[in-house]
Amino acid sequence: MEKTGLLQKEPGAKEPGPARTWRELGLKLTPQRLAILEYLDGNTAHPAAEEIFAALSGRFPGLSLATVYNTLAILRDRGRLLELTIDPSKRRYDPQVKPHHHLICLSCKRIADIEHTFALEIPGALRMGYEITGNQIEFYGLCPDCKKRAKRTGGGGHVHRP
Amino acid sequence: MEKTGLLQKEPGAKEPGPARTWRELGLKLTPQRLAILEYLDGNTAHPAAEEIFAALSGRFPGLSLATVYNTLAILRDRGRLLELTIDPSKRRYDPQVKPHHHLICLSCKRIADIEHTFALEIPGALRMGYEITGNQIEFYGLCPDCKKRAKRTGGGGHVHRP
DNA sequence: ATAAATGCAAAGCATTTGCAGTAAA
DNA sequence: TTTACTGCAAATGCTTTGCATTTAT
Repeated sequence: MEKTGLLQKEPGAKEPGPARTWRELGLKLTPQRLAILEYLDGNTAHPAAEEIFAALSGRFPGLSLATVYNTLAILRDRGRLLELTIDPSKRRYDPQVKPHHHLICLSCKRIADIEHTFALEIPGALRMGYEITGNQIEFYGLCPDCKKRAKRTGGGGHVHRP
Repeated sequence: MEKTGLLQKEPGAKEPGPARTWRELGLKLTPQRLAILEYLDGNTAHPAAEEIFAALSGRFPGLSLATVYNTLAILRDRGRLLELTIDPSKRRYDPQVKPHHHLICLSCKRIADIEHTFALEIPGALRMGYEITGNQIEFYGLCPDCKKRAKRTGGGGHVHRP
């Protein structure tokens, strides 16, 4: 089932499906790439390259991490995948490319999507002559699980994030 | 001159100034650390470790990058410095720890601060039981300089960011 | 047949760590 | 004097690159 459009045709492609689209770009749709596309499509876990690799290397013995990175870079460059920089130590990928926001649990680092549009207008005096084209909000908080755990253990670690 | 409080006492410290504060924590205020504090205080350029190192290594021949990282980690852990993950390839630091937002030029990557509070309420249906404690907004756009340049060269590169 | 993609290994960076010497306190 | 900090170099971890071989088209 189709969830984020990753397996559908690209905006400019003449025919539907990923195979034709890739072919028209002079790119080849290999089994590895198709597996990555399928793994990512509709995935809301915001996986990093390593996790994608781990999830697929069972089915593809000898799959290379370089191939995963290669495919992710192509998808990202074509705007079919968002590269999240939320995690300072590794890049995470999000197949949901429609503008949306993130809700990050300060304790377990889980990232949830918020599909909602907020009307944000920067006061002119603060806009400094910039032309604003978009925004991306990170909400911080505690997920239900960690809220429960915090109550049980009474308190917890300090985190310096909004 | 004092700008972001980095040279002032910590919330819990009994005496003013950075020296006493560090001493009370069992930490030593070395010339290197003081130089880093002074460089960062009021700095709105969101520098990375390497840039701080480059700026100070003239005055401190033999200054170590490890010392810069060490000091940044201490300040970050004590909540006196924000570690920005906006740039996927290196961490940037912001001495402004009061909640604020960022305005990023998609072309030159310059980061400006937006000191303004936006009232953001996530619709209950989308809140998924999370307890929200804060938010951080990244605005994307073009700075005045790049806007001018784009007009001159007619168009420019594509960037897949909001 | 022809390009492009693959896997592997090596290289590249940013960041961290280990440690003997140095300097705040 | 004591203990933390320093610089250096080595190590780590994520990501990228080079290249000979394989594979989609």
